Amino acid sequence: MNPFYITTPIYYINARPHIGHAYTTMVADAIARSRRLLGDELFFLTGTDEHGQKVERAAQKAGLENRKFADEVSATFRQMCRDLHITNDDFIRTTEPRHHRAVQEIWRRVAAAGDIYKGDYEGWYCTVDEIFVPETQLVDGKCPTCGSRVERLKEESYYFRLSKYRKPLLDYYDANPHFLLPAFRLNEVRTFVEAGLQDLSVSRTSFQWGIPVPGDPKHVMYVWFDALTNYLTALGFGSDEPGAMARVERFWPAVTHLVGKEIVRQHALYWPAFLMSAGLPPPRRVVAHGFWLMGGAKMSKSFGNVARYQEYIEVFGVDALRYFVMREMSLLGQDANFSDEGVLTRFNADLANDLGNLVSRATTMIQRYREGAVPASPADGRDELDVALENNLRDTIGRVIDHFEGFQITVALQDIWELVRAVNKYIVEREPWTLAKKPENRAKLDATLFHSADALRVIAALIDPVMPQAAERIRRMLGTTEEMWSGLNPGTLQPGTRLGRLETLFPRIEKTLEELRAMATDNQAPATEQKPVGGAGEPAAPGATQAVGAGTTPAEDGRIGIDDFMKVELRTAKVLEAEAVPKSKKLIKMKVDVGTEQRTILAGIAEAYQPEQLVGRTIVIVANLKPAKLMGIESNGMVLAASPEGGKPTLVTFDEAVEPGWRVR
RNA sequence: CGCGGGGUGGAGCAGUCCGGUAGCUCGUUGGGCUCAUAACCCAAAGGUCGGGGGUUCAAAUCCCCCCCCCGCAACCA
Repeated sequence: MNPFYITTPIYYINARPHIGHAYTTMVADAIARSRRLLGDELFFLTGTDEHGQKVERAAQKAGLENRKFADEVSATFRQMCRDLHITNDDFIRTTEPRHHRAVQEIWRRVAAAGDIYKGDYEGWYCTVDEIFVPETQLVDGKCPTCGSRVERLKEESYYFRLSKYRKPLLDYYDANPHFLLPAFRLNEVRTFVEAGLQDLSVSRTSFQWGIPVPGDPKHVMYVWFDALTNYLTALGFGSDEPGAMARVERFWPAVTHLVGKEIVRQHALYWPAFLMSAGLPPPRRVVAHGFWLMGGAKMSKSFGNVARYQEYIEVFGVDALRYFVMREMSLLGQDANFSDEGVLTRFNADLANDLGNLVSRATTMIQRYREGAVPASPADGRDELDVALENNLRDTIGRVIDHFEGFQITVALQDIWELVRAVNKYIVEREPWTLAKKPENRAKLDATLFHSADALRVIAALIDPVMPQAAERIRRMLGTTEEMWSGLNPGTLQPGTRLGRLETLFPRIEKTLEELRAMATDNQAPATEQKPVGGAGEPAAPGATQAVGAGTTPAEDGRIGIDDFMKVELRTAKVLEAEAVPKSKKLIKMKVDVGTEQRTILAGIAEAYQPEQLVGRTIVIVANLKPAKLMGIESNGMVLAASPEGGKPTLVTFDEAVEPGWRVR
C-alpha cells in the first residue's frame, strides 16, 4: 500500500468556522476518501492553532482563561468536522503536550544545525495593546487600533537563518516542479526567494501563551515555527513511545498540504527551510486553492458577507454543499463565487434533475417491470448501445481516477455528470416503457434495466468521495455494497440483486431565493461572541492587519469627555487645488484655504473623487494634527469623510454656504 | 514600469503551455417522450474570444503596444 498523508491547515482560533474553513476541510476529505478507495494507506489530519498574542487577548476579552477559551473555540472546529462528515484520523491542537514536545525537538535540531541565533527584534510597541505594530501600519505615529502612543522598543528574539536556505530552496523547486500546485503559485514563491531572504524572528518575550524555547523559557516560539510543526507532531514526531518514529518514516514526506493561497509562503518556503535545517525532507506537495467571493468581493466580516456553512447544510444538506463547492471552484484555479443562486441552481439542475431523477426512473422501472430484482443482461438483448455505454463507463472511471490523482475534482465531477446525462440519454433511446408493452422485447428490456442499474452502481462509486451519503443511499436502493476504485469495472452488477427501499435522493427545492434567505435568517444562531476573521480562516501571518474590534478601549467604557473632544480642532477649509499623487491609488494632494493660511493636505479619497471635482468645495479638516509624511509628501491635517467599512468615502458637506476657517464642533 | 491573476454568446466557466471546425453548465425559444423529482432527450437562436498592430497558409492560442477589472504590497493623517 502507498502511504498518503493529507493535511488541512490548522485553523487559528481567533475566528469561528465559516465557509472558508469548511471548504478546505471538505476538499481534503474528498481527496482522503478517494485515496482510500484507491487502496492507499491513509492519514488525514486537521486541527487548531491555539497560541499567540491574539488568542491571549481574545480570551481576556471573553473573560476566560486562555486554555478554557481555546477549548471552547477548538470544539467548534471539531463540531464542524462532524457536521461535514469529515473522516480525519486525528485532530491536533497546538496546546497539547505532544505538540510541545515535537516543536521543542525540532527547535533543538535546528539550533544544533547552527540556524538559531539570538538577536534583537526592534519595532514600535503599543503599551496599551501590548503589541508590536508594523511601521507601515502606524496611524499618525500611533497605534492603529487604540490610537495611543507607541514607543520604539527592542525585544530580545531568536532568529532563524532563513537567508541560508535561498539556494537549497531554489534547488528543491527546480528538482520538484510540481511541489507547489498550481504552477503559477510556485512562480510567485520562486520570484520571492530569488529576491533574497531575511532571517526570521521566531521567538518573543512580550507574551507567554506559546511554547517555551528550550533552555530559555522566557521566550516563547513565534507563530509559524510552532504551527507548521503540527504536521509532524500528529505522526508521533518527538514522542518517546515505541513505534512512534515508524509512523513518521512511513508517512513523511509522502504528504500533501492543502492550504489557502494566503499561506503559500509559509508552507512552500518557511516550512521546507525549517525541515531542511532539522535534517528532515521537505513535504512532497503543497496544493493552494483560491478564495470564495461573495458578490464579487472577498468575504469579510465587516462587510457582513461571511457565509456560514451551517445554513447551507440545513437547507440543502451536507452532500449538496460538498458537491457545490467542489464543482464550482477549481482547486487549481482562480477564486470563485459563492451565492445562494449558485447553490440552488446546482442543487436543482445537477443533483435533483440529472442524478436524482436518473436514480428514480431507473429503480422505479426495475421495481415495476421486474418486481424489484435486477435482471441479467442476455446476449440476445444487447446491441451497440449497451457496448457504447459500457465503454463510456470504463473510460469515465479511468478519467475520474486520473483527475482525482491530479487534484482536479471539478473536472472529475464534470466527467461524472457527462456520464449521468449519457445514461439518461441511453434510457430515452431505449424507451424501456415501450419495450415493456411487448413480451417479445423481454431480452432487450432486461438488458436496458441491467445496464442502467449497473451504471448507477458505478456512478455511486465515483461520487463517493464528494458525496458519501448520497453514494450510500444509492447503494442501499440498488441493494449493493461499497466498492473500491481499484477494482471498479462496468458490467459487474450481480443479476438477481434485490432493490432496497426507494427514496427520493435529492428532492427538488421549489422555493424562491427570498424564501431560502428567510429560512437561513431564521436559523441564524444568535450572534455569539464575534471573533475577527483572518483570511480564509487560516492562521494570520505575523504582522497581518490587526483584528477589527479587538481591544480598542483606552478607558473603561471608551467614552471621552468634552474637553478631550475640544482638543481636536475641526475647521472648514476651501479646496484651492487638487491633484492625484503619482503612483498612489488612494491619495489626493490638495492645497486648502483654512482662513488664516493655506496648507497642503493629503486625503485617501482618490477612489471616490476626481481631483477636479474637489476644487472649490468647502470641506472639514482636522486643523491641529501633527504633520505626517505620505508617499514622501507632508500632509498638514486630515480631511473628514464618512465611509463604510472597506467602502468608498463621502466627504462631509454643509447645508448652507460657509466660509473657510470656521470652527466645527 | 512594484508583484501577481483575470477580461471568451444574457450569467458563470473551460480552451491559451504543445496555433488549424470556439466547447460546457445555467438561462431563452421550438420540438419529442411519459419510466421519472413538471424531471429526461433532441434542436435552434445567441460570441469581431478587451482593443490595436505583427508573425503565419492559418491566431482565443505566439510576439509587441494599449485599455479595463481583481488580489497583494506601498500611501485611507
